[in-house]
Amino acid sequence: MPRIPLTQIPPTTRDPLVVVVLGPTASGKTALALAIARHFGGEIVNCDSIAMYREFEIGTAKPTAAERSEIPQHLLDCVDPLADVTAGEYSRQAREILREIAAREIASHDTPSGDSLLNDGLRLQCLPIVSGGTGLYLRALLEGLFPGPQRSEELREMLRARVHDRGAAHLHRILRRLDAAAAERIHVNDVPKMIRAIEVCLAARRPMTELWEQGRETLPGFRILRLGLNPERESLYARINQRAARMFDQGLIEETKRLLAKYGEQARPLASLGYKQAVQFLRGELDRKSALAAAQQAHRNYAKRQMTWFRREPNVHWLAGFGDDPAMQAESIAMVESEV
RNA sequence: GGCCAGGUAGCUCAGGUGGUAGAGCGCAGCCCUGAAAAGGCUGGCGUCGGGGGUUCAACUCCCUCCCUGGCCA
Repeated sequence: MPRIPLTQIPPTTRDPLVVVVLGPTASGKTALALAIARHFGGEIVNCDSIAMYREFEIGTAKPTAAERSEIPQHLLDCVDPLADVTAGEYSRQAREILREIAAREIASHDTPSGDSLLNDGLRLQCLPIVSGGTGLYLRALLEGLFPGPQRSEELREMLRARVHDRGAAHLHRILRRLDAAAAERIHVNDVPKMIRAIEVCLAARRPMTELWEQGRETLPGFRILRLGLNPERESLYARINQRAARMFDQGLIEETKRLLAKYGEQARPLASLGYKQAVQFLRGELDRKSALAAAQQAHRNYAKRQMTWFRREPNVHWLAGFGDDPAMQAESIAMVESEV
């Protein structure tokens, strides 16, 4: 496909559009993103931290092979299971991809429906659709992070050892000395956030909250349409339970066994929803039934945290249903059309 | 039928020389600036199995009934 460098786009052209599909796990984000992509000739940018890992299939509910060959997918299935993804790395890569997609022209025959995204009458814009439930990554992509140092594994190891030997309060005292304002905001028991804050202070040789004052670099050059899925909670929980059960039936345990043998327990995604419980089953800590129940519980708890996070996301057009519901898809397509 | 253990929050269970109870999980609300499918904070919740008795006061002691589990017949 031909690429148009950003510099060649006439200055009169409005900023390109990016559609963001957010919502709790199992609310149908993938189905909705696919429907929009089909209708407008779009490409999907994954915003789900675990779906980025290769070989983790059943437990991540990735789009099917057929769906992947039908609609281009980005930042999906692209990271080695032993690698560590970070919000910053995600943000950089996703921004790059967004620019590439939006700068891409599509021929009208690329859209099966015959509709196309007409941008200012000059060119047909390929529509980027960001879809996923990792709130921090989405914020890192759209609003940016503060300009801070990357993580240091050795330092983290040391700090974790400190917590083990002397308790979390000790770590909090260290943080208070380095950055009192940060210590004020981070609870004594919130070890990962304390570790990050200390790491930043030490690496930058300045208090983290001082670095925050430099602000964030928001995503430039795009108009953003946020579509949020907000199905009724009881139905969502029921669907989560069903989906987790289906994952177990479809071989989540076998997949986990394979991945465990191949990569060992250190592979980070093995600690994620469903995989964690499958590992516990394989170790004999839980029987199959309890492992499934625990996985369902973990998914429900996660969904609730996601809803809290997304509720305060600005300018979201909320849809009261599931993303595979044709009514929600029609409403979304109408929303996108009105924004073009 | 007899003996034993038990019946306390939605669930699993703790507790008390008599002064109307508590933890984990769930549930709900919230936080989040490179591990985020992670991590953390806050909150309501009970006719303490039913009925009777003793007592200023019973969830706690006594009687009785019901239910559950185990053992014995």
